[in-house]
Amino acid sequence: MTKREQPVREATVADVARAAGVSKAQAARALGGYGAVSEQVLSLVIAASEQLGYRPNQVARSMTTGRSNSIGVVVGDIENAHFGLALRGISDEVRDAGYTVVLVNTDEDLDAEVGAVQELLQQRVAGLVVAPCSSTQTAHLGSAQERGRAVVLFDRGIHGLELDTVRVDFADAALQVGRLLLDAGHRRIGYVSSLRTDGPYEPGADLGLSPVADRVRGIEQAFTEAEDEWDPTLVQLNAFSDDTLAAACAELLDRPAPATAVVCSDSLIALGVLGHIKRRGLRIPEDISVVAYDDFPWTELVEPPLTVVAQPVYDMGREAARALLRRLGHRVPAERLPLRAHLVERASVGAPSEEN
Amino acid sequence: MTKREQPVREATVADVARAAGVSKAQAARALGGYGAVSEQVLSLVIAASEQLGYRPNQVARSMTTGRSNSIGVVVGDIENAHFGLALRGISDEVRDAGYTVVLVNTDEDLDAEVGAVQELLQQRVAGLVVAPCSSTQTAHLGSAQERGRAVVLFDRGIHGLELDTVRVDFADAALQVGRLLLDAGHRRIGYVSSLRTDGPYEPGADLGLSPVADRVRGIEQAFTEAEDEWDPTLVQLNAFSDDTLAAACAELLDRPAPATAVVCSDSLIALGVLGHIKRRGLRIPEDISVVAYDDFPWTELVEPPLTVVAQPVYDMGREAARALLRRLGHRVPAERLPLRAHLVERASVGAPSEEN
DNA sequence: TTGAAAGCGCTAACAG
DNA sequence: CTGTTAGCGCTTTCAA
Repeated sequence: MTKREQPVREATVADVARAAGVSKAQAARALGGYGAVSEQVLSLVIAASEQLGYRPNQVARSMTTGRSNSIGVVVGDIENAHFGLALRGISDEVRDAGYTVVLVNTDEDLDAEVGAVQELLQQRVAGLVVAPCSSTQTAHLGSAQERGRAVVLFDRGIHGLELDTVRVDFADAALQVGRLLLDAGHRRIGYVSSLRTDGPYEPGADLGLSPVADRVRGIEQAFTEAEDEWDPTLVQLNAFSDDTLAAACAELLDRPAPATAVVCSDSLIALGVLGHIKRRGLRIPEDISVVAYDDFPWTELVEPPLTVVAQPVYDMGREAARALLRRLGHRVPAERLPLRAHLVERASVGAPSEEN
Repeated sequence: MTKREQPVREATVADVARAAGVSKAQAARALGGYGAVSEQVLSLVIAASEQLGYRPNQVARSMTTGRSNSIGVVVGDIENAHFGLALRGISDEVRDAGYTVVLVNTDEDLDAEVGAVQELLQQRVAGLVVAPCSSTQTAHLGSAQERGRAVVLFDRGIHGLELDTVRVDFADAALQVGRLLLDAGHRRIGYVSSLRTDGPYEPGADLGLSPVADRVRGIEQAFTEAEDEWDPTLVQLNAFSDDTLAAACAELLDRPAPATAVVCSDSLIALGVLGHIKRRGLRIPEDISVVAYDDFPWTELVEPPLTVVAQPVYDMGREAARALLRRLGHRVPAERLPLRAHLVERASVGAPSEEN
């Protein structure tokens, strides 16, 4: 029985060097693949390392280099398939470059986001991909960049901050959504989003560089084209929980002249809205039309199949990762993945009901 | 202009100590909250650290302590809402204990899993939560444990390996599923799972300590109760991709006596199966009955609403995290979260069609 | 191409 | 309660 029951000390560079009969520095160079090493030393070291089962201690490596081989990903809600899929894209893309992903969920809470970035920085992640929950409170992101960590924004951009941003331009798609609905005869079009804002929506309000801004603007533009105006009270933001979403639905439907169509800003919202509609016994599209953003498999399986705006979420994740890798000095394909949104017409849009 | 343009050196313990006029050790103790420090020194140090904006370097800390403040989570497919939700549970639970989550996706590939565990170990994660993709090839998990890292298994257990395992017992629920279908008059019940095996299913095959094993056994048991036998060719495993899933569906439906009911082992499978059924123009439940595992919101919104087996995925994640935290010496509630699966009858099960 | 030696920032003995 | 002193395992000057 040995003196100490410590869990089998791992082999270190020093151990390998000793076993190979070379200096620690040479062993480290051979193992790490940097610096100049002779054939002979190389094979000696390789042999010794295999024999000892040497595995580099990443923490020690990070300690000296000042950065780890992981990147931080900060999102508002992993439960949302949108982020799940994006995460997959990011993860797939950085793996090849040897990075691992540290994930933090913020519940779309700014303080949590600030804390997460802080923590990740203390962990010395090489870079960050963040889907910021605010488009105004962004000091923490700027400072991360200043502290020498690459930062890439996902989905939502930020005015006046020079950060790579990966997002789809929804101007076109949103305009199409607006026209589709308007052409079908709708005038009372509801819009529901989880985007947090300080107050209710007002026409021309600055929604930041968010997809929501694009989408709202597109509908507004369609109204303008039709020489009509969109009632701003039909834009329901801050629907980030079951309760707030329920409130938004009530706001839209329990009014003298209820919305005849509703646009759901993401698939989670859509799920909630559909539930509400079902519980109220409303039929789609006879009683109410629905359009949702994000084309996930289930949207085609509900009855009726949903008309949606598809976006290449997985590729967006990959592109975000590539942007980050570029910043980190890795070689990645120069050409960007085409990130386009497009309307997929199915069967959830119809004419407003007679009685309206 | 300064000599070097290095990105603002971060304040260190030494800096704080100097500013506070105390020794490095004292400053470290005050900052780290360990050891004995006088009130006076404490406030001096706190003041200095705030003044300098000191942030502990987690890497250095990990370097000395031998473990980081992050845990590794290894899953087969984050895209699967099942893991997405579990991840959320894990993440929420460990956050309070000060841990961060390093996520690795393996695509249900054993080599990838082995590599992931290796990498995570090199990163000195404090512990691991893994949903193993094989119930036999598990040397890497055992060795991780031996190397002093806590390992908790998720969903799938492993025979003969003493590892904490968090999983739901499906015996009851599966039996109920079998009875439900048998009572409705079905005899040709298909079962589709992504579980990888070396060959086709054979009665009594060892599916390991996996939920799939429970679920198949439950149906078998129901058959036994009914003094009947389940055709093993109706159990389709290895449906882990679009192609393999399509093949499984074809196998079930393109036979002289096609399955009249199909049980989907998870929500991803269900999505695929539903798509196939729809494409074939089959009606549910008139032409074919469907039962799925995992009760995600969309299952209630399809037409007809799906009869499912619900399982507390989020809580399973939390429980896995708690098990890990216990191993790591943290205080967590002693009582376990109740992890029970239950059948939710909706409208996707009916009698087999006449012609069958 | 090689080796010696100096840290990276922190924690942890060990003395006082 | 406090300070001194070693490292942790790796990378990286700097000379040879």
